[in-house]
Amino acid sequence: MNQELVTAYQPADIEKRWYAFWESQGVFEATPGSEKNPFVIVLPPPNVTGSLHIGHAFEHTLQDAFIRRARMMGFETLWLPGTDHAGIATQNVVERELAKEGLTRHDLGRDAFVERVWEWKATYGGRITEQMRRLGASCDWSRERFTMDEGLSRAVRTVFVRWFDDGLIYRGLRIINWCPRCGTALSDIEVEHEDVEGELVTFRYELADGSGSISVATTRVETMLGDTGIFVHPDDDRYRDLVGKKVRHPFFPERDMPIVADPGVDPEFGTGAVKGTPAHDPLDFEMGERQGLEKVNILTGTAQINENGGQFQGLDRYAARASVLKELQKLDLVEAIERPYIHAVGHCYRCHTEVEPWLSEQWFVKMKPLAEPAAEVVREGRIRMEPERFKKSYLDWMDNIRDWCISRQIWWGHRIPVWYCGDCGATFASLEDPHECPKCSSKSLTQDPDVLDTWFSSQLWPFSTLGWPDETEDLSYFYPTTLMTPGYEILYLWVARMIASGLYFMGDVPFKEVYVHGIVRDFQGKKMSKSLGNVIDPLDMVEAYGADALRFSLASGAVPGNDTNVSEDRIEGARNFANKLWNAARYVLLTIGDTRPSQVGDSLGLTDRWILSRLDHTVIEIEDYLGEYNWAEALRVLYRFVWSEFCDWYIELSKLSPDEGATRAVLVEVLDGILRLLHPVMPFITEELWSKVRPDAGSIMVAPWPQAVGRRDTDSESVMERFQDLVGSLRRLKVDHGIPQVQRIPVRIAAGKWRNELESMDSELIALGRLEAVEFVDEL
RNA sequence: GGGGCGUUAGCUCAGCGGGAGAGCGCUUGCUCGACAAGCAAGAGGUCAGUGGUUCAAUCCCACUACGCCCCACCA
Repeated sequence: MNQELVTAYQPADIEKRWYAFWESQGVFEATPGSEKNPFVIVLPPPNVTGSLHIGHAFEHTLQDAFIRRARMMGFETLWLPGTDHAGIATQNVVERELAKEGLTRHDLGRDAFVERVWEWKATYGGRITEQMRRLGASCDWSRERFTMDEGLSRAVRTVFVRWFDDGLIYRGLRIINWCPRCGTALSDIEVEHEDVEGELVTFRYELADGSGSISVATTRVETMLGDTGIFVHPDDDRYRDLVGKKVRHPFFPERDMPIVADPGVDPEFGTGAVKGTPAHDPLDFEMGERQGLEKVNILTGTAQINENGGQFQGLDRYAARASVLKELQKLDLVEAIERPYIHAVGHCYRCHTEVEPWLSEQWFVKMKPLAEPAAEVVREGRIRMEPERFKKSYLDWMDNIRDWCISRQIWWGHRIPVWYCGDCGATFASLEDPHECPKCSSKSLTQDPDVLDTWFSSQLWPFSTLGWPDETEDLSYFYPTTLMTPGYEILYLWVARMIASGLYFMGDVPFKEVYVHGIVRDFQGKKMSKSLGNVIDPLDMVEAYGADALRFSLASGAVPGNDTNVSEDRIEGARNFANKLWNAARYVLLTIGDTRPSQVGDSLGLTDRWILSRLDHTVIEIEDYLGEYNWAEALRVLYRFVWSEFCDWYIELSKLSPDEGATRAVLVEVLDGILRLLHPVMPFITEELWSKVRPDAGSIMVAPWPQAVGRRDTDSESVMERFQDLVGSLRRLKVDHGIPQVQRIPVRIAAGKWRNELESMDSELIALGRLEAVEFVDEL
């Protein structure tokens, strides 16, 4: 640690050294039951497949900053890290790997495939947490968790069985969102709607009795293969006489296709008559149920026309779309084609394939009874949500919630703990793998083949990671956690469900405050993506500018609820700031001799009182901004204080009296305060400098967070303001009069170098109305 | 179809009832004893438009225009 101070700050070695030191000292580790108050953040677990991208870096910087500040404020601090098994995403990754070997998961079989995923996890799963260390994340790695850990899996099962037994989990035949590429159902919020150019085809069905026809419109004309009726609105006079009649299907003349009236139809849209496809459209399903329509499924799991599609069997959905249209045209049934027709189509959030509404048997969680209390705690403020506006969208969503489809037809994940008895037909959920049917004692049991939605386990994260369902010391001390800092894109997918399940199983909220942040965009405000080539890799930035610089620039963009843009320029600016601090500290250390912080006496000069007052002011302002989670403003204040006040003025003025005790004491006192205020965001450089400023004080990580200590001094502030104003005027005058420009004019004035000249400029000073202030120069 | 956000200096963004700001970029001048990753001096804005509230509006309200986002089973 006794490395020579060099001119430019060199972060690389320092960062590595201090992180290793912190880990070795165990300063990240929390102790339950301590007398301090707990301050807890559970890390939103990144996908185990992930590598650290700039969004993670941003979120982790914020969390680390909150954690580090809390630690300095004297809280028992826990930042609990971990990763998510990310069902579909991880399975996709490993399947892609298999594909390179010319294999599919079916070639391996279920057990071998799952084994293979575990191997993958063992090899690559630690990458992202390794990268977090480079950023300086002060996580308690001794408590690191994975959503498929033994303990967390037990939590998942416990929850499933409880909800199953409480009637909150049920199985049903429903229209769900099916991803034909992933071969699995998706929940509604895993579907991303996007406008696409399609076509709106209007065609007609001839009435069976030959008395006319009825026209319908659709964007997916191939689904007419599954049509089993026509819906019209009961009050629609146009069709009143047709209700009860039948139409003839052009490809399946034997099919029974009644025209029925249902209030679900919007008479304003299209022709006001809807082709009824109960197996491939949610609304049609619902109306079909009411009207007793037959359900004809025409698609395979890979979105090809199945045996119900007659002559079209074997075509994929898009080929079938064209082919059916062509055949209808041949039959002269097509009345209009609107093309392009822009409409929203759902896409898989994992692979971006168009999702198909598909009829299948799935497991669901009944959300209404869970959502109501979860809405209540936010509505009444037991969970504070910042910025406030997210509260509204959260509540709207919760008030209109629909059931959650939790079964996935993949292999990687928590297997659904439900068994079917081959003898008595019983269906039951079980905590332990059963040996026999609890009803008839039959041994002929089959487990449900599906696994649970990955979010089913992540919703339990705030308590499953602390040991639940066991009553651990961690759980009772650290739950509820303190702060959750999600991006707004994950509010429904994750935050809402954590609140619901936390209330249900823990009887308390999972966290007390939610600070919603935006997403990171590039310097032009565009979303970062590989295809745009605008991705900034945080590790490259750490390499080039240091972790502190990256952290500072990210945190400076953290305006609550707003998206934040990063650019290399900004990071470079932050690096320059680190360097500025480094050099200022270098000057201070060279100047102060043996003087150390906390030696400020009573006999202080104007400038001493001024900078101490400004420091106090800065502390107060920062505290105010952080109270509203506003790191951006807090850091702006600090940046200004360090650069424009401490460096530009106080250090320069200190050169008048570098040998005075008061000067030395104040220099190091202010530096000490700056280091502590900056530590949450720039942990490395501050620790390094701290070790020089206070070699005997231990790590800055546990140094006390600065408090305002009543040094506000408005007199000195107003005098200095006028003085700064005066010096500015003098400098301008010198430029205007062609007098050679000088820097640090206060120093020279005091040194007498410019005194005569300045005095000869009285007339100009009078003209400027600044003359009175010259006295302050003399004072110095 | 609902809901939300934004429009401030060339660029990216803070600010938000009485002074229009920062970083980067630009111009000019500086090897002075912490720092050229620096210092100093500058140029550059009818704070999107219109109307209203107010003694006072970039800031509050309404409408308009243009962007963006979220939610949504209009076939």
